[in-house]
Amino acid sequence: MATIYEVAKLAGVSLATISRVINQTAPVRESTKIKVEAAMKELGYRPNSVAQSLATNRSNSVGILVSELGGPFYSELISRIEAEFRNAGKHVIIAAGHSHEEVERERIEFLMSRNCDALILHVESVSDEYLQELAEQNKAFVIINRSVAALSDRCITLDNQLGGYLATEFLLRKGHKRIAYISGPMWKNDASERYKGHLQALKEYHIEEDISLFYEGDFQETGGVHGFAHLSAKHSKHSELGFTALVCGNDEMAAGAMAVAHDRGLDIPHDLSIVGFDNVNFSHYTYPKLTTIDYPIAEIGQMAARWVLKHVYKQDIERIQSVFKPRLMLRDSC
Amino acid sequence: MATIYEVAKLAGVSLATISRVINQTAPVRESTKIKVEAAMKELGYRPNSVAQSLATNRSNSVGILVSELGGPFYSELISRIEAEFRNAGKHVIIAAGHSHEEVERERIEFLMSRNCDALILHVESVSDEYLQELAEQNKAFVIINRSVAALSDRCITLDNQLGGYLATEFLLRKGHKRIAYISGPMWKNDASERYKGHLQALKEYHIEEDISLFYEGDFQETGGVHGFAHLSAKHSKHSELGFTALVCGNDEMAAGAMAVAHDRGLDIPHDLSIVGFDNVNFSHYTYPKLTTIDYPIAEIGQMAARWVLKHVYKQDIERIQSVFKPRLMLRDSC
DNA sequence: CTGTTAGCGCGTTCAC
DNA sequence: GTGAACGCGCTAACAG
Repeated sequence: MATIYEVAKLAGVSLATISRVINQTAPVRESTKIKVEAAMKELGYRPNSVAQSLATNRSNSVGILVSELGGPFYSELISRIEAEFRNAGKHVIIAAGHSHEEVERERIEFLMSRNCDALILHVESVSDEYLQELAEQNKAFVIINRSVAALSDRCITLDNQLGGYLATEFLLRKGHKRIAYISGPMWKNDASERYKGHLQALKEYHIEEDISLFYEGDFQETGGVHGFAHLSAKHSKHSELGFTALVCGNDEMAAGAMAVAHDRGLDIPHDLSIVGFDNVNFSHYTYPKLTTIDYPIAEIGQMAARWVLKHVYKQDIERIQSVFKPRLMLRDSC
Repeated sequence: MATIYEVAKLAGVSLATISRVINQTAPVRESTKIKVEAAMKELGYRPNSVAQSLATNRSNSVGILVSELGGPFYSELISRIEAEFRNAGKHVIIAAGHSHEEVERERIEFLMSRNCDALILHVESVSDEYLQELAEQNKAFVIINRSVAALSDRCITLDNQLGGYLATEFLLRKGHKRIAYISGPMWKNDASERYKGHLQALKEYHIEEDISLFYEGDFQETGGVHGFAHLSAKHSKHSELGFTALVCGNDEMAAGAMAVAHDRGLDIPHDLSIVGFDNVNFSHYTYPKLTTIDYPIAEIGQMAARWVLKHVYKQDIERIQSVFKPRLMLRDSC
């Protein structure tokens, strides 16, 4: 790779001038500019962004940390963030924290040591205190899908409790009395918030929480499979299910539960109504098509990107919406 | 962020010594080593990897370029590659080329300017010549899902033609005579290879190609929807379909086609058999569960990562498998 | 408008 | 074992 020196020599100017035509940081006479550009082209010169980054303490790249790189949910998030930055000329460095505290911290430090201008964080295991410390080191970052009270101005979240409420309230309104619930890992904030919404709806309809209708899954397909097996084993009397509806903490688990229900010969929605959460891309491939709570993940990602564009790159961005509202996607599984 | 100078001052040694304990590049007396480590901890010091990278011309990170960041296919690929590098202590920088030549080139240059030690490329639009030039600049990179003759030692591919053959041959063996085909964009190598396999099977069973049974889609769900609409409109006489089986270039299109077929009141597999391609994660959520060709994308990603580990980071890796064989995943849609 | 000169934070000879 | 000095490729004052 040619360096800026070689370009300077070939063009017969100093290296500062080269820098100027690259960055348009000062006026350059048209004729010398042309010479420089010719030289750059001849040598196939590209500025070394590592060196640029070291010199300017800017990298034009923002770090993104999510829990997993796979799965429909995160890939949609990442995809949208990348798109947003791409047409702002910024780049993206992606890492996965695997919902594991040490890994999350290590990843954050990696992204910081990589000189990212800002970070977009979807972290689940790291503590609120840690995030606050990070903020005090005045590192620019936004938090997605988690609200830290002291950092509320940089949190972009979904009202998960409302989502949980919406799902259950809808079923109650349809006349269901016994509603089972398969949640994600309760230590995860979104999982517990969603369940909280479920309880809120029950309470509003004067129905008591029945712990035997609750199963804590893992947000994966298998969680739905095991959850359904567990719940139905506990409740089936004379081959009848002990509940008429099932709310799942996310779509993967709903799909898993649905598959098992199919295998048991249950007719959905006749024998059992199922509601998911997230509205991931495959949720309308299921049969019957899954009724679910829409998680506007793409918009949230976009908003996070705009937060960065506004606060770090000083672009003119109107308003930053920090709390998004979920809504019910009515399909055929109810 | 503390720098190496501050650590040196606090520990009362020179900065060279700090560098030595970090990189274990030369013996350091135990006592001073302890002092240094204490100082590093006290300051919360982390080496600035940008500076390291500039000094060593190594970044310990490898660039990955895929067509899209979203969708089940690429996210699984990325996820596996990241996992493989993670436990080798390497990092990953991801970019999307959007199947667009200019973007792909720009992305490659970005990754190179980012000082990546190696590149893993899934590119569709850039020319073979361009890739060869890249190789001549002796940049380390592997190519996924595309075979460039001159670069065969660094291509890791699936035998797409075999996959296409397998799908159609299976249907022929089951007695189907009229088999429709919805392909991906034919300028994409994998799409045309798969179709080639389809033709090969037909030929083997002495059935002539019927262009009216072919539709060129876009590898997206809508391609399946439109494709099925198109094919059935052209062929339905008296509300009867002109074909008994349908092969799709990938699972997304198969799911789209299946949904339309459902809407038309067709019974799958009774009225129509469908075969997909890729075996993406949602393919067993469809109803009926989709029969498809398994694309071992995770293994391919892993192998690409190992190629890099072996050739660039000089790790002991046994054998690099360069061509993978697809196989039929028999499920319920046939 | 353009050239000179310092750094940016770190790795790496080469002496001691 | 340890320190001083130089260089990685580029930007940013400061002169001119």
